[in-house]
Amino acid sequence: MTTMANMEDHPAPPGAPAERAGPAESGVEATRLSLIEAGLKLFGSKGFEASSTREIARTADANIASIGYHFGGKEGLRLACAQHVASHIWKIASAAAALARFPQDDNSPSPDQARAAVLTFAGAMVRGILGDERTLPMIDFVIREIANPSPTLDMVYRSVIDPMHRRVCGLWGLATGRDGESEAVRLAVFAAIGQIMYFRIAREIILRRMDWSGYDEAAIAAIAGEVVACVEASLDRLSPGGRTGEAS
Amino acid sequence: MTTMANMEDHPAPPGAPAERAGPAESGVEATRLSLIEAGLKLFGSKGFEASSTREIARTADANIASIGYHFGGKEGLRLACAQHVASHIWKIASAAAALARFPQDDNSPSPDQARAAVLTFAGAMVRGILGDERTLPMIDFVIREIANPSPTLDMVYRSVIDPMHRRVCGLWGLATGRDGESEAVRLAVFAAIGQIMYFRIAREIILRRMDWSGYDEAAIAAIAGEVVACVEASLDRLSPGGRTGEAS
DNA sequence: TGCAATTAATCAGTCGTTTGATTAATTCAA
DNA sequence: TTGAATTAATCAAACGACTGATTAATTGCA
Repeated sequence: MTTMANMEDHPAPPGAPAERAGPAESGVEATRLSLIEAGLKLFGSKGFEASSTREIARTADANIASIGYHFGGKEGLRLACAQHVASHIWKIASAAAALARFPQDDNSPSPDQARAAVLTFAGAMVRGILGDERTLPMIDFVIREIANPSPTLDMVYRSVIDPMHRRVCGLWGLATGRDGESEAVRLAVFAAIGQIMYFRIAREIILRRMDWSGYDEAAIAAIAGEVVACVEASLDRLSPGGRTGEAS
Repeated sequence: MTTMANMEDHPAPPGAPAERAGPAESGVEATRLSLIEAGLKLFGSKGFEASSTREIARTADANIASIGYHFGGKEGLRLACAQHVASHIWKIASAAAALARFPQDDNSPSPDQARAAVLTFAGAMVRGILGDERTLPMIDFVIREIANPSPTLDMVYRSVIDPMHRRVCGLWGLATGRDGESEAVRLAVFAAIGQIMYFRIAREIILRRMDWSGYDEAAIAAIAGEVVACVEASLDRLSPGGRTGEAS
């Protein structure tokens, strides 16, 4: 948890009541959560500008004015959605990290251990981004935010993207015997992530060309195999005893 | 040219005058082209819904009503932008293909020739998508359209994406000795394209993490090196006996 | 003159936001 | 335990601003 960014230092949106430290399931917060989920769904599928506050309120089964009351406005709801996604994705990533047997902060794993962890994590990422129906609205939301630089993106970057990327880079470095913060490693990690994300972004096109009706288990297995193989090749290339020559 | 989709069979947008076969620089078409370029720029940078017709007209230095007159409306301008992009990207891709010494339709190149063509093409794609300032609005426009399935996307897919993907797959198949339309090859090509596209989509994040101020020549060279190495590894993996080039 | 192109002005509709009223829940002196 | 006072939350309704689209009048070239 040492690399996790502090998520408490983001100011509450104007007009929002003080954060309740007590139970959040009290039913009073139901409207708040419902609006966030509706915003997440609509912002992710149609985009921020294309989603009207009326449709959000209708989807959340709430009154239009509740958006202004709880979040100060549409932009405040956007930020609240980002915060919701940030905390949630971090949990998912932590679970994936645990599944991949990420090294603890204290003991350094062997290169083989690190390599196995990277490969397992890559497969988990594919399934988490493409397969898990519950996280899809969040992934789509983040993808939209990535394309539109905004204060919301800053928050997601600092609280999720940057610490996760650093962590994977560290592991990547251990697996290849290189400095995890070297340019080559940072770039290789982005290239791998890009492969996975694009399968989500260009979903409609890929399904069409692959003649798939959706990302079922077989499709995800095929994609995961492709990605993992590519990661493996990238690890080999950066390792001192790799089989192919260095790139120019 | 046998694989090139016919770009003439797309219906003209309602209200648009018949396509001029003669000179398009005649000054009469200046407004039309100016509107398309303004739409391309705004749709690509802010999104379709976030771009108002008034801002488009102002950017194009034209009257608001000219959008309706020339394209039938905002949606018509969107389609016209897509057509403009389709024809333009096809030219660029053809140039890149020529640069990569794409095989002609009649003679089958050797696996080594095909391999070299794929690698050269990959590098050209990186530079065309990330480096060329003139094509950036078009790339951004296509990326936005890809995220929002629409009739416009259908046109771009059929006229550009599908034929180009098939062509690369064919070459990829020749380089690896596999069927270019096999699932493995089609998937590998999408994975490679995804790497490149993500470097554009997540530009702001990548620049931040890489500590770059922009995609200058050094950055693009680094990205191209990463992508080409990944493509090389993918080709090796799909080839029956590894990299040794035996003729089949 | 004839017609394609452009212009200013206006249309009905939707946008995000705000209002004042109303209900539900909580507080606190008596 | 009462009952009035306060607060939190929701509601229908409306606000001004802006949306895309359309009109009728005007321009300018052939």
